[in-house]
Amino acid sequence: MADYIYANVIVDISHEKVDRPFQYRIPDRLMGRVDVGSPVNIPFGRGNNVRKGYVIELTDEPQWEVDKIKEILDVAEDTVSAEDLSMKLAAWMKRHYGSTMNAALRTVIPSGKKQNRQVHKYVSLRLPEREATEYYYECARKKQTARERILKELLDNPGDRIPYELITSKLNVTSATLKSLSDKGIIRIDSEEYFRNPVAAETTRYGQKVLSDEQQNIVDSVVRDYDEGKRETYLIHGITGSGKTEVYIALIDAIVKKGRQAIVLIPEIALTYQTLMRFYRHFGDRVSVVNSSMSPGEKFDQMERARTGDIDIIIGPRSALFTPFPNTGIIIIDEEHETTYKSETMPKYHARETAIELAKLVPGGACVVLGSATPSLEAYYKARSGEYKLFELTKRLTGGTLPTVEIADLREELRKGNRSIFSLRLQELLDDRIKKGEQAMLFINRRGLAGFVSCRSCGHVFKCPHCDVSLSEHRGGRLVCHYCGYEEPVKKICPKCGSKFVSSFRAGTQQIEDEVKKFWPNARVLRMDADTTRTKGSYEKILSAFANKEADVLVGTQMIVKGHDFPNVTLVGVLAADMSLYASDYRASERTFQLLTQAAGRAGRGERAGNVVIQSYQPDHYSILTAAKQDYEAFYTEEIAYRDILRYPPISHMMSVQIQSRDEEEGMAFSNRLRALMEQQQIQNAVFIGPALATIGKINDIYRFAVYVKLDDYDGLVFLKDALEKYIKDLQDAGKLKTVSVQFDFDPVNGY
DNA sequence: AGCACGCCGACT
DNA sequence: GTCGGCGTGCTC
Repeated sequence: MADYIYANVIVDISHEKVDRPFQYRIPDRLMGRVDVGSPVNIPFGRGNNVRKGYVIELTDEPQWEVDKIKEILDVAEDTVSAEDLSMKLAAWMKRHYGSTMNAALRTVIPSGKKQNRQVHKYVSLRLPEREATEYYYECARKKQTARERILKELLDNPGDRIPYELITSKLNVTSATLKSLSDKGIIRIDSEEYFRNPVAAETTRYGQKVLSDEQQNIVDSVVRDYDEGKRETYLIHGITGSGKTEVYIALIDAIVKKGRQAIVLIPEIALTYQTLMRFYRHFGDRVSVVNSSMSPGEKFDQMERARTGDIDIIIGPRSALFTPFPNTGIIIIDEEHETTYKSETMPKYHARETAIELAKLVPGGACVVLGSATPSLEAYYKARSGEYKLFELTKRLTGGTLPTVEIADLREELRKGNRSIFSLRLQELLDDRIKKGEQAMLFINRRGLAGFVSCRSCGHVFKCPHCDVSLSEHRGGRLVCHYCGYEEPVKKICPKCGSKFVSSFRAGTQQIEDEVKKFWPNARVLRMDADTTRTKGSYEKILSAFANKEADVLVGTQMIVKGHDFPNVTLVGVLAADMSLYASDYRASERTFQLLTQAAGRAGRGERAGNVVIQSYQPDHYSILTAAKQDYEAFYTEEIAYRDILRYPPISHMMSVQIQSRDEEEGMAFSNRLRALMEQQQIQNAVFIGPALATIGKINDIYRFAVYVKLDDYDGLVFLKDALEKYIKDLQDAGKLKTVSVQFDFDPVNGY
């Protein structure tokens, strides 16, 4: 740390008026001991009262009349408050991922106005069980599916009260239905206050499920480590249906009983009603959920409940990591491999690494538990090397037989003269299932280049004039850009060569839906993709409709394969497995393997055995072969060897410097300057790539460039980042950098 | 937020 | 003449 003269300090974050930096001088005796994120004691106000503040920036430039700048009294090292923790974490994120302290603070400190605390409502059964059961059958007979769903849920959990929002969101029931049921005296809707009285609170705690030997072993080991004062990171590699959630619950139970709190991270999309209900049933109103559809005020409310000790467990997406618990004891990251754990905005942090850092910072330390059926290369590599402790769950507890997986070679199909998007084998199986009244899922891997429109004569591809991505064809004869929403009508004639052979690449979900209807006119098809799930709640609606057997075939993109159980599905078709292999980044194989494994795992969850057909143009690719065999180990061995040869993470580290500019030439010139500056730093073994136009070279008329640096030593990359940041900051201070902006992405997981 | 400053009415 | 009410504005 360089010896700066001044420190910008925020005094108190709770009040708007003082929620801005104040500048203080760093006295000689504290030189080098004051860092970004440090808590410091400062004289403040007319009376020079001693207050605690946090350093958010170090500088040599006075931004105030020099003789009015006071001195920092000392560094408040001994204090440990929740706020200290957030500041330290923010400072770590700033340093580790490259962002401004402001941006880091904004991610770490839950913001939002405290709103008039809305009462939490709960739904419970009013009628005796026998009468309710009768009514349930009546609803089922009358095809009143919404009522049927509620009644089933209430009957399945006798004596339980279910949070109102859980019913409306995850069970997809409107408030009108609930109102009507309540008016009829069938259910009771209570507000939180009612249940605040201690009598009712008794009803929630439920007995613990008996764990299998494998599960119990994990719980015992982790709790033993904890009791011995060891705080470790664990990876649970468990196939789908092996009961990871029960392990999480048992672990949380043990840690919470020791007076500490638990954070559970889930990829939003996999947060099913069933999973949530398991947590509610076990922990009652000591658990709370945050999700992206909540308003900032609602989220803030949950953060307050955590701060005040109202709850012990929070479940939510990566931002739930910043829940201000007084003393977090365990952090669980489910589906650890999911890319949503990596932030796409500054600071581009990864929840896994940040969780581990947080666990270190928490007073007394916390343990971190990662879980996945297809662990990320990062996590498995560290588990293998002993940095994490590895546990395997190998047995399916939910019953169900593993599906039969077949690969259909699309090149071979073409040779046989089959020009349809379904291979002969898939056609045969689909036909069978539709006749038998069993359900099928058709999954199209849309990452990459599906849906674009081109001229088959000259090869011209229709692109967005603002974003440099290909336009996709939508029903209604329009070409749409998925980045900026630009639209234009479909052209019948190629603007380049005048040919009439303009057509879309027939592999979108809509085409599949049309194709299924052409083959089986009577089949009921549901489609799920970015278009059909645009409105709030439509995602849940489609899934529950399919679960209720309102359709025979579900067609969709990756979103249909994440963590949902459909016991009646006995066939899964992956239409173009290799689509994501064409994506131009080093994680393409990993992503393909994960998607295929998940997709295959959807078949045969019930009593009947299932079939999976994976269609591919590259049936020999190891991602596809190992996914078909559901052999993670084999995939890992191949993939890690590839990463090793090319020095990609997790073997090495990579930093992507992302440059954006309105002016193409200026952007390129600046990118070149940044590369030159990094090379001047003389870091041994650093490998530089680029600058080059990014994968998406232009979005909204802003040109995007990237320079990549590969280096074994992460700190070396941070050093380079710091050098660039300093250079950029100096230019900005001099007012010389107005049209170019730079971001950093360490060990990127999302393409740029 | 917290605190000083200040301008006004009530009080020994 | 002085004490204390709270309204206003500033804090590096």
